[in-house]
Amino acid sequence: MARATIDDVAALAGVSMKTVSRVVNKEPNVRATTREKVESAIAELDYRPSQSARSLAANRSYVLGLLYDNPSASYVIDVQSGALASCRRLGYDLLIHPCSHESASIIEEVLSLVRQNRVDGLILTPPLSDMVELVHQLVEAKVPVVRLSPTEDKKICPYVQTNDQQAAYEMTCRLLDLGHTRIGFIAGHPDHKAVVQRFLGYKQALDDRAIALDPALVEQGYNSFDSGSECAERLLALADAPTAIFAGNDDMAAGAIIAAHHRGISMPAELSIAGFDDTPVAHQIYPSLTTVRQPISDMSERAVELLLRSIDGKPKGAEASMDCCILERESTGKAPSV
Amino acid sequence: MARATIDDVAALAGVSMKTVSRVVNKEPNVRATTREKVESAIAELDYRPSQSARSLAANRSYVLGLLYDNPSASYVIDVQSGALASCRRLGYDLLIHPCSHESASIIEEVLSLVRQNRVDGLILTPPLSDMVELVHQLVEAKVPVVRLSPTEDKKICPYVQTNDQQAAYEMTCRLLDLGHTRIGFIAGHPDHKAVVQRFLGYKQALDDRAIALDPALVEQGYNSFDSGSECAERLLALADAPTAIFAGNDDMAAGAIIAAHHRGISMPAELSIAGFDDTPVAHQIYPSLTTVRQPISDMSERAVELLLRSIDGKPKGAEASMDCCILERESTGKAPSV
DNA sequence: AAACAAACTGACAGCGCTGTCATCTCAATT
DNA sequence: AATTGAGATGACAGCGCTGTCAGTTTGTTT
Repeated sequence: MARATIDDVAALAGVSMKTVSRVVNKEPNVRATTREKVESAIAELDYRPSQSARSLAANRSYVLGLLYDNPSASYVIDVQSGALASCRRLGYDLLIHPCSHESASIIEEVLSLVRQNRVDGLILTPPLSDMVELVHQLVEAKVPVVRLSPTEDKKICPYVQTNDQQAAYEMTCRLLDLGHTRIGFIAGHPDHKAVVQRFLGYKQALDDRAIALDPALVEQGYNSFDSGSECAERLLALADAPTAIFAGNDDMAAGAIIAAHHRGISMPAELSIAGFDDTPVAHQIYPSLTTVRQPISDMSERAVELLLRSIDGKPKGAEASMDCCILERESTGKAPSV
Repeated sequence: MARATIDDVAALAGVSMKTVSRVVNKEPNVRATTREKVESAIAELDYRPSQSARSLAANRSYVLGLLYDNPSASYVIDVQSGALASCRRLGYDLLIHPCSHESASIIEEVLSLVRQNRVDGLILTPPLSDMVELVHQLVEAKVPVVRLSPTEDKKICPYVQTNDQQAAYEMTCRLLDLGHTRIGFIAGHPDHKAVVQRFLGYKQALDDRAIALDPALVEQGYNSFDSGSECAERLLALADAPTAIFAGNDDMAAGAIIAAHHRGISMPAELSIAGFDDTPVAHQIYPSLTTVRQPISDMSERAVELLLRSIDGKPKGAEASMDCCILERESTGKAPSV
């Protein structure tokens, strides 16, 4: 027995195909009694609309694309789960599309997704969302896009951001309050705008407390565990080593903790370490990591809502800001000499 | 300027629509010169076939579904990346579908995906792949399925597995070779068949070396970091505590390491710990974790190939087995008294 | 050179929906 | 009772492809 089509339902309910379509799509202007007839016919035949047929007829795929190029599994999973939550609620599917932001053909690759009618819109996550050229080309091609990034060009497309700079500022202040004056910073990947903002927060806090930024205390990392470990190595080898290290993300902070372990430094007694992101590793290491939690899945959930609004032609320029919160764990404590 | 359709290409190339379709789908029986004409017309018009139109006409979505219910981000990401690699190569898209294996309506939910023509086939990962009822219903509904699980019913549908039992056996032997005789085991979630097999490997190794299995040394965990930490707590509180702990997965092993840290036990000098999976945390903790690496993304890559073969009506009952390898890191060493 | 098979190509009818627009219904108004 | 118009419904033409099958060309055989 073949699957029921919209015609079967229409015949059984004694209405036209179009009315069934109205009911299925929750369109207005259907009499309540008619709606019920149709609904019971749908139930009786166990009818499910064919996704491909509606896509073709309506000229939209009911699929959103999630683009990312991020080595952190937990970040990606969080983004996915938020986006999926919205998608399910709103009747959309989600196509995940990891890709390399360094690939020369990335713009072509992404446009191709849209040109084939595979997706109705795109969510860009860092660092892709920070690629000006990519965003511009997509906007120009009239592809609905939402960015998960802080932004200056507020008008160009909807976006969702967190106040990374503010959170990093607060974290730095906490370390200062604990008596640390020499606080090392392991900076994240320069292409990743949100991570760069964390450095600005650190700088600003030092500035506000009238502590000169010692360039020797700032190391350039690349978001990875290994880079964090190498940077910490250098910081700890300094004659006048820092008593606290603030890393631009948790992976690098975890690397710093390992480097300290290997030097036999006890934490937090001799050294405090703070991270950013609250990835799972943050509470799986010893000592557990003081860090900043971002509402990643809330952000992507919101991003999908903005994206659908944009697809449905609602006002552009929508935006959303969300707050981070600091999680104090075992890895931070009073400065040694205090 | 609207997007080019297959008719535009046909007109420009001076052939019929159908011939363009043949070229696009790489069907045989097209003369080389014709193919070239068509290809250059495609290039000139920058033509991309509409996914929805081909889905409707061909009655397949060119999308596969990946079902999972696994709290480990790194596992999920690995599975995704392998599956995506195959999908891209073979012209398919991948729909990710996290779901709860404890949900009462899961079968309904999954069947609905297929009934709507959203996916042409499904990849089931543990623990969903171990749900006999679910698998049976899908097979009965003639849904192409591949399981990422060890299996007894070899005939029922294609599957890809690893030799978890063998790897756990070997790991246990290594610990025995290091002089450990009291080896604790933290068992994984009983619903997760592959993890259960690891326990069998442990038992078998003890058996082969004529060491009686002490039930006090076996704790029941649930795959999570916290459960591992609690189990280790109990093992280490034993009057006659083990000198080594083998956990059914890395998260639990990481929990065990933290528990040991909190007791001030030094590893590996006083206690060896081994895990299974080689998740990122394995080399981000201190001491870094001796574990077993599974070719997860290779497995899911292979699974997609088997699935497409099954969709295309090729011989059923296909299977694939892949090997694990042991990674010796800092967390294991000689037994203390040796 | 005729006969035949194999390779190649095209005409056409849908696939199962949605958008458009015309039509119909019926309560509210005059 | 006639008029009106918003609300409710339906007829119909595609959306852009693929499958089927018939027709045409080419190469091979005797």
